[in-house]
Amino acid sequence: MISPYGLDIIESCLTCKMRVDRIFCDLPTSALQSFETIKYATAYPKGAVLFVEGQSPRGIFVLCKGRVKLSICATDGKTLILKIAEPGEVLGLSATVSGKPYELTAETVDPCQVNFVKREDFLRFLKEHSDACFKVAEQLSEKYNNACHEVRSLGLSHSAGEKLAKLLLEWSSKNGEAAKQEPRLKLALTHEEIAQMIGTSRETVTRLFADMKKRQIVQAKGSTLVIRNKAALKLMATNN
Amino acid sequence: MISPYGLDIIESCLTCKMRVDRIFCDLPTSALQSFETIKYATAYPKGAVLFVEGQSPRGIFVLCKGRVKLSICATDGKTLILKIAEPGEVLGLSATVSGKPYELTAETVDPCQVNFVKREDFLRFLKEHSDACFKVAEQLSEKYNNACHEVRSLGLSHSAGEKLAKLLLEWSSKNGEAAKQEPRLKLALTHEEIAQMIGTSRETVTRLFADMKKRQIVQAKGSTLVIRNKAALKLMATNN
DNA sequence: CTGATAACGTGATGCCGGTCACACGCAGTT
DNA sequence: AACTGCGTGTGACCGGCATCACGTTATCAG
Repeated sequence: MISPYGLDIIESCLTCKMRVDRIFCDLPTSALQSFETIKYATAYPKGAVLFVEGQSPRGIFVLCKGRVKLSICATDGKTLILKIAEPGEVLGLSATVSGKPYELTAETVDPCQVNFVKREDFLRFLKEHSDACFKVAEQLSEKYNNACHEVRSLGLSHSAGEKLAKLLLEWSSKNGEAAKQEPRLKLALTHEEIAQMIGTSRETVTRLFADMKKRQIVQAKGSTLVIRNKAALKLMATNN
Repeated sequence: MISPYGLDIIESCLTCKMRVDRIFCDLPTSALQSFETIKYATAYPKGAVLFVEGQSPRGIFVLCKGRVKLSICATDGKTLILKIAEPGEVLGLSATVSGKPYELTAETVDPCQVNFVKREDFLRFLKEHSDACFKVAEQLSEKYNNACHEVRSLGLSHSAGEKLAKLLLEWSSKNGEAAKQEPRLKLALTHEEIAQMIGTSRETVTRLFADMKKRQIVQAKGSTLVIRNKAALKLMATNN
């Protein structure tokens, strides 16, 4: 087994541990075996670009290890980060299904393992395995749902503080810290990147953090952030 | 044949003229016949609400006649109109597939004919007709694509003028007026509604129109708008 | 025709937040 | 240690646009 970029490659989807709760989960073994024959297990270093918005779709990328930044960017270079994809996600799915250009750019932020499937192979696979096709429809619904939330937050939440508060709450609910009184979360992103996630400027993010610290809502411990006043944060997220 | 709300009801999907280029187009006749048995042809007056965001999904609504406003709204009443759906579109699809709540609200703006299909019936239909399932995946991709464009316009286009220009160009490209030197388009929406489409205030829309008229970019002829300087409008749409 | 109601037009005001500018701390490098 | 790059903190400025307020047209029922 090769291990480029310090990765331990997951060889087979049949034995992959995360498959129970992910995309190609409860598919019949025959479908999974068929999938094995068309996928290319590949590894990427940090900072690699899987695809760029506007490219015509080459196929899907199933993320197995590492994180991938999904973003769109304007002609003037302004960038909006839509999400940081985690293992289990299928990238480039909608473009591959519809044949239209990729609608966003995917770039690794860690060394990643990815299973790539060529468009023609994938479409044939879908035609032959109707249960997989239904799974894909579910996945796409999920993605659409997320996009709607993004639209809501961009279009209706006016203040930047509101969006930042929402983002922090969302993050804290991922690491199983949701229930805790004072959830902690690692800030793996720079202020610049956080700004790009909520569509504001770096300076504004810095100022918002300073303000929240002053008001005892959060507290920094090195690169981890402690939410000291969850109620106040929720208020920020809904209110002004 | 009944004709409520002044509608001539389309009785069967098998003979519907628009089916060639729409969702349940080149499906085998067997699938279409099966669809016939589970759909409920219904009529709605203007202003009827098909579903509200947050409701758990009852099923899909295939729009046959009339237009439907799709919107999301904030707790404070602020509303964002995502699009005005036209005949041929399938509404509530993603929620019905995923089982999650409807992510937006659908309200008729004209008297409408709608084919409703209950969720259980529809899911069964998809399991039994894999080609329909693939169609659904394509539809969802399309919707996801649109949502991405919406995100781009909300997140990256900063000025309100830019968004209005984009909207006008988009509208003019629908009525086959795209190629013309001076495209015309009917403004079927109030300034208030236009404002809700681009996430700004009514007054700003009024002011922008006034400005564009002063600069000879557009011209109002009653309720139709003539684009006199398409180049300038495109500049507005990309630039500042 | 006429009153009511909705839509439109337009000024005044204020604030959020984008942008510019610069200083500071903190790696890693040579 | 000095240099370099990158991320962060902070002040100053100011422009776009939301908001309020009010006047002026449309639209339509009766």
